[in-house]
Amino acid sequence: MTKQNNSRPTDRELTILRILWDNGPSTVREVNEAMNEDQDTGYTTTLKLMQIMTDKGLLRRDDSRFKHVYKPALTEEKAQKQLVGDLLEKAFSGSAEKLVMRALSAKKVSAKELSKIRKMLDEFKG
Amino acid sequence: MTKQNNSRPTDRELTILRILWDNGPSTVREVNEAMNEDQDTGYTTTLKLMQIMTDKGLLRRDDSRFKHVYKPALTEEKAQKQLVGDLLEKAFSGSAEKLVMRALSAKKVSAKELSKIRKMLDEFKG
DNA sequence: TGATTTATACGAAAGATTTCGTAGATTATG
DNA sequence: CATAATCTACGAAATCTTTCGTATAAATCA
Repeated sequence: MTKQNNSRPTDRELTILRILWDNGPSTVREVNEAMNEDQDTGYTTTLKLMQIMTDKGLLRRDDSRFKHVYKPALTEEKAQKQLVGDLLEKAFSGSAEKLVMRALSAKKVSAKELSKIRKMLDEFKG
Repeated sequence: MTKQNNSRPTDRELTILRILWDNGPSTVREVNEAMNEDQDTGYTTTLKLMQIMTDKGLLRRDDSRFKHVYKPALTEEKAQKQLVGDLLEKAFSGSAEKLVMRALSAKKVSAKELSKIRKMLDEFKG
């Protein structure tokens, strides 16, 4: 059964989504190998996670072949928007301004990136 | 014993930190009442959470009186920076630009706020 | 084909988070 | 002072997340 789940993806789930967004539809083995570049993870651990994510509705699975192929059920954009929105409420009391400020100080941002952000702001008039 | 903890505050922990940042040092009862405005929570649940947070080093406790008074062990700024940095890595592969973009689209941002953000960007030259 | 390798399914342990009940101490009240 | 109200301490249940071992099915290879 496919359960509905409104809560934020967990860290491990996000790792898997990240891999699938970056690499496109993948098998468990492919995802597992990508996972292992960061953190050793047993094959069946990855498998189980992906099965649970499918059950939660976070992934879609093509099981028409022996090696099932998984892909994200939501776009990167939608997930990011949800995650940022969530953080905005829970940690910033809704102040986007403060969040942007912290984002810029959390990481060294290049001048090039800064100007891109400025350009983006200009397009945000509407 | 006071354990060291490097991981992100959980959602409930963040709720409590938020209350303490907003209201200043508070007793368990005060925090619990503030929590109940959002979500019903038993008094001892809040107490336990705050005891655990103290143990983790997230809160400081003044127990010189019968009613202990708690306050955050970290500043709002530091916690926000950590949370945003974490999200930046895990969900945005380090792209602050994208994060800012999503933040702006996750929430309706007023023109006034947009100009504040612009001003902030200008001060970020150095 | 028979052995080996590679899949999936699934139960369950291990860990972490969240919740709550109960016991016992301290304070407030009649 | 005695009773009631309020507080902290603490164990443990409930739930969620993460990990892994084992069983079994399908594919590959010698």
